[in-house]
Amino acid sequence: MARKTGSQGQLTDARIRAAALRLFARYGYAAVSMRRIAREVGLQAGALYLYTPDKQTLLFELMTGHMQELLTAWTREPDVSDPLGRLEVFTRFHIRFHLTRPDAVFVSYMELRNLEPANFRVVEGQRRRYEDVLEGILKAGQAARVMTVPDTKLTTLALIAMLTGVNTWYREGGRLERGRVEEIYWDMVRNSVGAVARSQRPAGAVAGP
Amino acid sequence: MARKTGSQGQLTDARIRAAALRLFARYGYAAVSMRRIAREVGLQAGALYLYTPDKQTLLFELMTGHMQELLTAWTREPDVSDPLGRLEVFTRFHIRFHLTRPDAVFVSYMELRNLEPANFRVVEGQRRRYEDVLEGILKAGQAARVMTVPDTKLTTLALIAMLTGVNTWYREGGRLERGRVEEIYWDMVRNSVGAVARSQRPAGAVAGP
DNA sequence: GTCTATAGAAAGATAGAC
DNA sequence: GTCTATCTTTCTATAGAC
Repeated sequence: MARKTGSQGQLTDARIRAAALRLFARYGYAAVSMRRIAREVGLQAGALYLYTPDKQTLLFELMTGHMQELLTAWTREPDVSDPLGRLEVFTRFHIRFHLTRPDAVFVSYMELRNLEPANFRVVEGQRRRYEDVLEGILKAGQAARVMTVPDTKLTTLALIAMLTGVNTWYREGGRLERGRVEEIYWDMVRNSVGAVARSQRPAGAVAGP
Repeated sequence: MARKTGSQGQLTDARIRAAALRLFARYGYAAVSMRRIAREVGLQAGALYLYTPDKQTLLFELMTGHMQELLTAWTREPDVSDPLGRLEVFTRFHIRFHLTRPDAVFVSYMELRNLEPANFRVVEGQRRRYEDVLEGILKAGQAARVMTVPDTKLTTLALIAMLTGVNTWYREGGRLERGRVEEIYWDMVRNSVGAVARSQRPAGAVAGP
């Protein structure tokens, strides 16, 4: 919530939020002082309070902003009708989105416990809405008999945990390029829901002569 | 590291560690003060320093102790030779172990960034050893042609992320009992590595007449 | 819009009485 | 083995100069 409208102010606001996000991700909300954020931006601690009423609000707005971006970005993805295609779009979208903002992802998950109750409920609601997207896809796939999902809620949470885990190890310029990572994860997701690719014979199946 | 050998002291030591673990899990290491831990146990803050040289060491010992328990517990699991059977043992073991100590799991993952560099390296090494267990199974399965794993390292991390995610939602006495949870996760793991159960026809496969 | 200065609270850790 | 008391540092947040 930028409070100042001067061109300087808007820039400073953005720099404060960027610094806070980076520091919260690296050291944790509770371990980062307002002084440290200010120093990072080249300000005195007092000046921060022109841009946020307090530290808690700063955290809350970073988290809710990230979650809102996630939900909005998903609405802009291509609208594929068949469930398996939609699951692939979701899988690739999730990986792509999360890999491009690791700090926001990290903070939005790790700092949930540092939100005051009212703020927590808001972010929890956004998270739930996102989970519902995937669960909807799984339910549709199950109904259309192109997926085998014994428990859609459990599978939803398991898949999101698996996909988000990419952030713990992927580094730009590492061993695997992003497209290849998407590919491998998509293979695993597809297999997980019991939809085997045409090109891939299950290794455990009895092979014909 | 209990410093006192009196019967009172050993009990107090255990109670301090239990309280610290619980509070660190709930509120985060940086957000929990030594005074709060002491109050939880019914002591004054100063008395804690009879049991730990400082707050950082307390955290480190909780984490490294948990990781050591994990590694030791694995060595006591039945030694199955075929890779698919071993993967099932690992999957069920991982879920069972993690569900019975959610606080230690949470702290050992979330507080990595609050470890001093030297301590971090120790815990990171333990974590790596555990990952190597699973990767070894996947490599063996790949070699024996009973699994299809395009990248064993990536799959290792993806599966561990998926399985550990059970702690974010599972609650004792909830909708699903633990055995059923193990079952569903094992289905997903088996499918993920391209080993389809005999009883389960892949939904995407072309069905015969 | 940013600064200096500071109020007021709380932190980690230690000293010494009991 | 635990307590009280305290040192020293650091924190969030505010007041008021410029």
